[in-house]
Amino acid sequence: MDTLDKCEPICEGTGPETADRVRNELLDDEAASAMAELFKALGDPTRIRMIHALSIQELCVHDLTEALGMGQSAVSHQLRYLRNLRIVKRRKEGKMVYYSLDDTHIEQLFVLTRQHLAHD
Amino acid sequence: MDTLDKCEPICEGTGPETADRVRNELLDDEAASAMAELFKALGDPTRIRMIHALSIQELCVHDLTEALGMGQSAVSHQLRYLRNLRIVKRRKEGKMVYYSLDDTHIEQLFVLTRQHLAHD
DNA sequence: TCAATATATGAGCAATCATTCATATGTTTA
DNA sequence: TAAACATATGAATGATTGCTCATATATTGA
Repeated sequence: MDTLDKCEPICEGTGPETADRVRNELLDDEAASAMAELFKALGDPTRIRMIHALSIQELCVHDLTEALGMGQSAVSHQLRYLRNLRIVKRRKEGKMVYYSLDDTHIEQLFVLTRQHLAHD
Repeated sequence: MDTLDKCEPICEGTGPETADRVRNELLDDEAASAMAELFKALGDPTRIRMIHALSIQELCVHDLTEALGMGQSAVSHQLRYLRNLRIVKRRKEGKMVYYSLDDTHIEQLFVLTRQHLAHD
């Protein structure tokens, strides 16, 4: 009865302080940012194709550029990005650097999402 | 033996035309873009918080702005964005518009990702 | 019909992004 | 050691993005 917001008494089908209640259950900013950071990394067609290629098999930078038909610099930049997020890892062997997916989490997300989009 | 690329004969630990073989198995551009489009929608902390709030319960625009502590215009813009991708749906009731998640797919992605990030 | 409320939307802007270009670093072979 | 190759990286740039501000639309009640 103290601070009477304009919308509040009307919006609440379920109770008088829905917004407050939901706010208490919300993700903290840190968790939200961590999730967004991961999803953002997957939110680019080039990176999706790179990740998918690496889910087929480990590849060196050169083969990635060939397989995806893109410039070597662009590939390296994106690989660094993905590596910083621990989505891919690398293995040096002489001149070459071989990249692969860092764990199976991403692949799970990948498969789940593909399924969802498939039978749409 | 015709076009002899520089790296090709060396890069291939597994065979002479790894890049070609992987390229054939790759996602087509359309599929990659569709996946990226969905992930991009989840690649923002604000939208993550909105989606999470709506996963708790259906909310009107006003309550969303209150719960998330952001401007009404920003909320509406993001809701339109999410609605265009069929991530949220709306239900009008008089003056108010109530938003909720459009299907359970997103929530599955959400839960899976939260678990992955949790035990890191 | 007028005022109040709830939501939507277009324009503008600062920030971020994905690429390219040029060049640097590191490795192998001659 | 020099040349060739594989990868990495900094700077620059055009494109996209998420927000704010102002305003439009829609609904309700006086």
